[in-house]
Formats: sequence, C-alpha cells, structure tokens
Amino acid sequence: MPREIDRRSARTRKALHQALLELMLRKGYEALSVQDIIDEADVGRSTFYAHYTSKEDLLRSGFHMLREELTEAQSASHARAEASRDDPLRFSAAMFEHAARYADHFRTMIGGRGGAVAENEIRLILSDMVRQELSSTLQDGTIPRDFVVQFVVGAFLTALNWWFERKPKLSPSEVDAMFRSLVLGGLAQMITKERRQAARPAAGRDND
Amino acid sequence: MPREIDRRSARTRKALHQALLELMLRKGYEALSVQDIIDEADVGRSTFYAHYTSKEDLLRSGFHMLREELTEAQSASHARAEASRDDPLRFSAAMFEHAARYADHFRTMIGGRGGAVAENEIRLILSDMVRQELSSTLQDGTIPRDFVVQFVVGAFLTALNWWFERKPKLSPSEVDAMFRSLVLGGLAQMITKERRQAARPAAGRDND
DNA sequence: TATGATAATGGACAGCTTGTTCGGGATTTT
DNA sequence: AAAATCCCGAACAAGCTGTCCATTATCATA
Repeated sequence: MPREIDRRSARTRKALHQALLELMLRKGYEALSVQDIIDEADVGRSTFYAHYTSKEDLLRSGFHMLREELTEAQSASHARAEASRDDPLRFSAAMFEHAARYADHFRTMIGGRGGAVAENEIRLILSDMVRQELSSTLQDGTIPRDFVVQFVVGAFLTALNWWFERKPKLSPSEVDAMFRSLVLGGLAQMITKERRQAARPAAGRDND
Repeated sequence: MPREIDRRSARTRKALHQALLELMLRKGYEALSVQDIIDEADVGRSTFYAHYTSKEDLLRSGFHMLREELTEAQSASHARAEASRDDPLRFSAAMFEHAARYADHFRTMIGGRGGAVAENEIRLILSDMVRQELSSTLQDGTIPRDFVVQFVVGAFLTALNWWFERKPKLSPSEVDAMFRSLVLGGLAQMITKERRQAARPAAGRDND
C-alpha cells in the first residue's frame, strides 16, 4: 500500500496549486473558473475533480498546509521565547517580515483578489495564533477574549492591506511599529488633549 | 418628459432590491444567480438587464442610495453636534443603534453572506464618515491618517460582526463600550502587569 | 526485469447560468 | 384617445459545472 502519496498525485496537486496562485494573482479568485485552473495547470478535467471537489476546496487545502507549517513554526518559537511574556503581540513582527518576503502571495490572498474564502481562512489561522498569545498575557476583564482576538486579527489584516495598497515601500518594522502603537495604545494617545477646552483646532502645531 | 422616473420602473427596481435582500438573507450573495433574483421578484429576464447590468450592479445601486441617506443624516448631526469635539468616535453609538434596529440588513451585508462587494461598499461609506470625524479631533503624528481610518473602520466592522455572531443579546451601548474601550485605549490597559488602571477609556462619556 | 495491480488521465456528456434579441402587449403620460 | 414608454416571454449561443468511462502510466512484487 502506498503509505506516501503517489508521485503523480503530488505532481498534479502541486501544479494545481501553482496554477491557482498564478491565476489569482492575474485575475482574482472570484473571477476564476475551474476551467481556467486546469487549463493553466495543463491537467484534465476529471483529474481535478479526482483531487478536489471545487476551486474552494483547492484553495482551502493550500491553507491547510500553510497552517500546519505556521503553527509548527510558532510552537517552536513559542518554546524558546519565554522572556517577553508581557507582550501580547509577539507574532506581529515575524508576520510582517514573512509578509514582506512572500509579498506576492499575501497580496494575492488578502487584497480584493483573495475572495472571501481566503480571507476567512487567514482569519482562522491568525485567530489561533493570537488567541494563544493573549491567553498568557491578558487578564480577564469586561471585554470577552473572543472580541479582543478578533479585534487584533482585524487590525493586523487592516495594517497588512494598507501597507500593500498604500505604502509598499515601508519596511516591515515600520509597519509593525504603527500596528503595535495603535493596537496597544489605542487612539487616545493621538488626541489633542490641550484643545479640549480651547475654541478651535485652528493652528496645527507640529510637534514631531 | 418624465421628470420623475416612471412608476413602472420604480416598482420594478424596488421589487428587485427587495428580492435581492431577501435572497441574500436566505442563500448569501455569492451563491445567488440572476435567475434567482428575477424569479423571486417575478420579473422578466430582459427586464432585469434593462435596469442593471449584473447582480453586482444591483447591489451597488442599493448602497449608492444608502450612502446618500447616511451622508445626509451625518452632515445634519455634524452640524448640531459641536459639543464633543474631542471624541473621534462620535459615529459609533448611533451606528450600533442603527445596526440593532436593522439587524437583518446588517447581518445580511456584513457576515459571510454579504460577499466582498457589500463589505467593500460598507468600508467605503464608513471610511468617509470616520475620516471626517478624525480630521477634527486627531492631531498629526507619526501614523498616517489613512492608516488610522482603516484601523477604526476595521475595528468597527469586527465589533459588529462579533456582536451578531457571538453575543446578539448584548445591547448596542454595551458593544459600543467595548468598541470604544479597545479602539481608544488599546490593549495596554488589559495587560496583567498594569491591571489596576483599566475600566474607563480616556474620552469616554458614560451613557448609562 | 517482467507482470499484475493500482491509480491517474483525458474526453465526452447533460444540466444549468448568462447576457442578448425580438415582437406583442400593458401601462403611463400628454 | 393617442403616443410614448416600459414590461413580458421566449428563444438563442456561449460558457461553466460535475460525472461518467475506457485508456494509459506508474507502482509493488516476484
């Protein structure tokens, strides 16, 4: 019995995944048909359906593999990083770096091209990571854990998207700094407290 | 010449919009076909294409109308609300109330059922509102305006989604309090190290 | 290396959706 | 009432979907 998967299978699947990625980058996920995929991958129709039930299934399987890699890598880094227990956003820096390295992939998945499925999968993966981090650093309060987790994940995706769409020239650490500043400190730090009783925010005084 | 639109036209469009909403609530936007819509609205195929070019066009037109209503309402409230100029999140409370009243609509548009188009339209509308609010309360800092706006909008949508999906029993003001606490104060207030001072966001005015 | 077993492959099929076109019929406006 | 406008229903080609089957290539074993 083939304990490992047949090489033919593996090759086909790899071709399909690659074709999907390429086409998503070119046309976007939603506008994509199975026909396009098998055409790009040079694979027969029935071959596709022998491996996956739909294009959504194909995409999901890709994320499934990615998820295993990431959780593995994270558990490893989790083991050796005991020092900064009071930082609930340990993941962000590494993730921004990762995103910069695989910019095409992330761009494809997160922007409008990614479709609802991709974004959802990403949310799930990130939610797990964030939940794990928050469990050790956050105290129980009036705000449910779930809510905080979703908040952090949403902010991260927002940051990533803004980065790619608006200021792709920024370095990962710069974006990370903004992200951390907003998520950790909130908006309060940016409000002009001195003007609360003043008449009008007329003269914008720059103080770096 | 028809200064107003023909009643027949108006009736047909209304029927189409209503059918779209109904079907989105039932099956979700993505899984929807034009066939379904004209079937539900009891309208001929060619009639549909006489008014809209696609189901996306139909959805967009709905948001276009909504947008005009909202911006109008907001500019009105903007005119009479000069008191709390130091609150960058004036919109949230009213929006959560609005969402509670039209729960079905929001649920349909924002959750997974809404599709990418709906969420994008909503993001655009909210971005305008938030940008306008932030322009008067936020001072220039190291973090670009765009980034902050997207951050706030994302957090709001996250809150809304969490509310509907997880704790629909909560009142609008409760969710609003959580939202404000996180967005204004950030995560720092919830970290174990600094557990003593929390509970209240800086610019929060108690509403119950 | 030869051979049977296994699994992937390609092409063909029916069913469905899409967007367009047309003339007859109904409703609104003048 | 007459004219203008809009709705309707049907039919059309084109495209995609998911499933079938016989064929072919690859694997494990002797």
